[in-house]
Amino acid sequence: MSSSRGVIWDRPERAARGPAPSLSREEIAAAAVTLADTQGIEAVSMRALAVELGVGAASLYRYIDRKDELIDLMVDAVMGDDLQFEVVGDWREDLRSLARGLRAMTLRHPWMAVQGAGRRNMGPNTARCYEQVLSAIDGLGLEIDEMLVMIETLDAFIRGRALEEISEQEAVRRSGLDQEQWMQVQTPYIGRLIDSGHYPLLTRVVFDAQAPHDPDHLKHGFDLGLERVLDGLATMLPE
Amino acid sequence: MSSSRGVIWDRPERAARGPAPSLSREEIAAAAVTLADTQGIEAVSMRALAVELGVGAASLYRYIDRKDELIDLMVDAVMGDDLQFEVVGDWREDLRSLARGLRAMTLRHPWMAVQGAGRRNMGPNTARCYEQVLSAIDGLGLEIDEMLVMIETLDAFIRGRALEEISEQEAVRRSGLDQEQWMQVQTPYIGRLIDSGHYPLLTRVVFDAQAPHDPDHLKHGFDLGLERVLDGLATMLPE
DNA sequence: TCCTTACTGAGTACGCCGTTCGCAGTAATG
DNA sequence: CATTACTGCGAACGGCGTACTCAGTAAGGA
Repeated sequence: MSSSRGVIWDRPERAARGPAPSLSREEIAAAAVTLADTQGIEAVSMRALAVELGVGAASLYRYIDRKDELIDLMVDAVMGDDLQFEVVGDWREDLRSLARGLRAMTLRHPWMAVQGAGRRNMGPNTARCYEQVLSAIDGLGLEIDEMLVMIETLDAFIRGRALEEISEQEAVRRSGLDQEQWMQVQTPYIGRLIDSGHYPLLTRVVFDAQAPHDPDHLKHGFDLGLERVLDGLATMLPE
Repeated sequence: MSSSRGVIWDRPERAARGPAPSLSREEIAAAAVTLADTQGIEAVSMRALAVELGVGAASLYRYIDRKDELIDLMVDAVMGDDLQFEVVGDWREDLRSLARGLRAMTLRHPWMAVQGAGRRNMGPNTARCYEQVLSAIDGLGLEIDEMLVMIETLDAFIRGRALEEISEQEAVRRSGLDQEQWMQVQTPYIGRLIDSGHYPLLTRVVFDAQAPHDPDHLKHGFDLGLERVLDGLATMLPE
């Protein structure tokens, strides 16, 4: 089953014989990323993508074996083009920069939160980023296993946060309602929960919490949590 | 658009008039959860679920407005039936227990990592859990906003870890290959990366890291990271 | 009691989806 | 210049979410 011809990154982009392909992996990935960013990942169908590229749907299978590989291409393209962070030599500053860069990237490409998870199939750009991140915490006296724990922990926080931040706005988008209409649909139910009296702390969240009134509360929550995670990671360093 | 009749939890399960429904939300959710656990979330189609329940596919729309609501039902059912944790009064112990409970739950229901993200549509069981978790860190002298940061940070770590842990095994499952075959497909590419000499730290990960040889390395990585996150959260507490 | 009303179950159909097959056209190889 | 190995892609298959429609049924009000 699944007559795979190996990992896509190991297959040459251009065949030795025959006519030149009219598309490149880069073009395909770029078009798919644009589609996913503007219409949502579920709008990235082979047919829609083919229309966008001005080719027949079946033609795309000359470039990828299955849709999963298209996703791999998209993820790696974004990791190459849209992830910005600085490595200045201070581990904490560098990891903070990485975290903010990853969050910003994920907000620009919400589907990355899910599709970019796991090393699965580490494309060249992803590998380069990984290497760079490791270099940011190299030379601190940590074993490689400890370095992995550090990075995986930070990455889990970032991806988990991004997933939370995005899932609501995605739910709103999919429903076809705007934010306000959506809130109005939710309100009566939340009100009933509160009125039941069984949720005193949830009630405090609804009535007393300041955060929801701050338009930047997601960013602030991220930054606050990030510093706590960095505090925790700091305890791993020797002396 | 989207002629919603409100949140599903606000609609009565049984209508005032007419014949009794032959199914309950509970039955539907349970069947869908079983299907998702055994065949993967993508196998949960209205048709397949209807077959499982012995009804016609269109009949399910008497119980839910759209498939999204089925997912909401599934998530809340699992939150009610499969999440176990203890609250003994020590915040750190309680959050540790919660974290392990959430991880275990997510490993039993891998689709929960993604589908359970965001509060979106907080079902009754989810609300009860949320309340319980808040109670575990109530009375520590924290503002409600600080409590939210704590919980959201911990939850982000747990969900992010779960997503990473699961995404590889899901990729393997979807490919139809077993773990070993899958590794064999990946190996030549990873070898080429290493041989290029451009990835010295990745090379160290492949050759020097002990973790991958430990069958429990995912659990250990989780536990190690969890303690670091808890260390970080501890710095939020007064005095 | 019985008609009205409002529901339930579900067959059918529509327009999507990922993917395969087969075939005509084309460029490099020997 | 024949052979070979590719490219683009129309057509088709099976499966998807879901809207429509209609016969059957149970509770409410007369």
